[in-house]
Amino acid sequence: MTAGVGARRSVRVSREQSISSEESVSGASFREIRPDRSITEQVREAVRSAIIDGDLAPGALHSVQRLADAFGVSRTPVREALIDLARTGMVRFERNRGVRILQTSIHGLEEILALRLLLEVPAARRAAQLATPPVDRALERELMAMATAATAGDEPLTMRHDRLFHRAVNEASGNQRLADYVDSLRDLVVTSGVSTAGRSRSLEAIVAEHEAILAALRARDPAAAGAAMKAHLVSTALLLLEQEGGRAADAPLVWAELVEG
Amino acid sequence: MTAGVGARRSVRVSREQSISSEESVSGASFREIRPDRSITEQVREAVRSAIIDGDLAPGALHSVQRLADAFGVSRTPVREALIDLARTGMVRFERNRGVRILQTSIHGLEEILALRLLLEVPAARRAAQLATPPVDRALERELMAMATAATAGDEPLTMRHDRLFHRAVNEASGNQRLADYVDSLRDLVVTSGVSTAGRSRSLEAIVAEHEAILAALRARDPAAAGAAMKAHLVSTALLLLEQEGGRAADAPLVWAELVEG
DNA sequence: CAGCGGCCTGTAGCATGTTACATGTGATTA
DNA sequence: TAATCACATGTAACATGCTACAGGCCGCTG
Repeated sequence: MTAGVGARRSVRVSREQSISSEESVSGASFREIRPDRSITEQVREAVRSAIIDGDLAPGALHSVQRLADAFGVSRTPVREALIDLARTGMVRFERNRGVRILQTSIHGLEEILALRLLLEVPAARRAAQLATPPVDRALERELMAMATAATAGDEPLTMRHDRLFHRAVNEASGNQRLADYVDSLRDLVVTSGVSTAGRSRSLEAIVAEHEAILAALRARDPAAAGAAMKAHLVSTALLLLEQEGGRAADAPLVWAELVEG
Repeated sequence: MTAGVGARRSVRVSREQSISSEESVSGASFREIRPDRSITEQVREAVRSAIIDGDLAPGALHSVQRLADAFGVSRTPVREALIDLARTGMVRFERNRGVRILQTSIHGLEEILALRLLLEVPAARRAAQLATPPVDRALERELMAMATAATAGDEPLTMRHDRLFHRAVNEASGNQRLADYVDSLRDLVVTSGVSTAGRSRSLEAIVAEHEAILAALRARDPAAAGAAMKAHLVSTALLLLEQEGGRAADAPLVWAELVEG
């Protein structure tokens, strides 16, 4: 126990006892029952959520010890969780200094958006070939929840359902690994700071783009599904890059030309 | 820059193995000098190589303690290295039982090959747009080394240069993250057990396919580069699936139709 | 006043101790 | 013989101890 107990708690990750208590994540079905998730897993998800939600600011330097104290566990599971996150690029260990919360650079953002284009557009086409009524219904549910959240101006909730919608589409393609990887890519993009200007309008525009995707999937029209997904991702890319870098870099557009002829 | 800091233990694998032996290291420098890599990193690379080369058999169950003893280090860096490998899917922790070396299933293989198609074909097209003479020369070097190894019947060495060739192409696309991910996907596919029957012939066929890719890149012909890469990956997919599953699953072919129109 | 150099604190990295549990084994019993 | 169960063994998961080092602080020196 190092001194400085009174150090201000810059990490207000969650309630003190949240680790040992059950998380009641609202909404979607659990893919697997994990009654006794390991502490490491719980810490990993907590830190991941904290970064995504902006509770852990990009660029900030933390220590395993302080994070462990905040969670009420020892250093080991925290370190192991961070190793996991470091591999995906969300954090970086700096020897004898701490753990840096990483901010995806403009170039990194371009790379990520290009990867999403390359993967999700074909996945949407494939999903249109494989979709079944249950898949339709699941997508409809997510889209409705997204629309409700968007009209309410609840941006985090909208983004959460946006994520679940994309995951459902990607899983419907039959390639689970693709879905997982795309999901991990999304962790690297900070979405919490979306510009306040014209926020509700862009949120509703996003919902409209998803409606187009769903319509194409329901019609079992691969070409339309791919086109709709491509349009959506390009739109998203432009929005993010404009917001992040002032001037939009056009790298993702170049990649967009490479996908789907 | 005091070099010998304290006791720097050497990581030694039980099987004497010249993983990173310096054949043909000439010219191509390492991307980064790491004079004092951490023990965890060294163990991770050693285990990764051991799995790829088949020294750690798929399906086998090991313990962190025994691996640590074999490497002459404590359990901690071994465990941390394995956590890293577990995230990529090479191993899996089984509570109170050990660490399982995973064998990629047929379905998993299909997923991986589909991902490679979706990523590497556009990457080849993009690389054809961006390639420069130095890139040409690097690819030529790898291809020559690959051809030499193939005619000598040295399959592991051939595969090593095959990997470097693909990495060079993918990096030439300008998307480093794409290159890294494809590289990690390759770790999951056991290549060491390629069928002995007609081995040299298929090795030379592979070299020919790479020659086509290189020719298209040198000609700065994106369409041809994409087509050549696609043909090569489809060929590889058929070879691997036939070998692995007896009957070839056609899932990657379905995905192949989705890429590049 | 400015430059400098040693001390002090906090940290990651690594080693080791502790705990709960899954599984095999062999004695015990019907 | 066959089924059962207490126990020994080995393990991951977690907690804690230890060490070298990076970087700031502060007094010292010119």
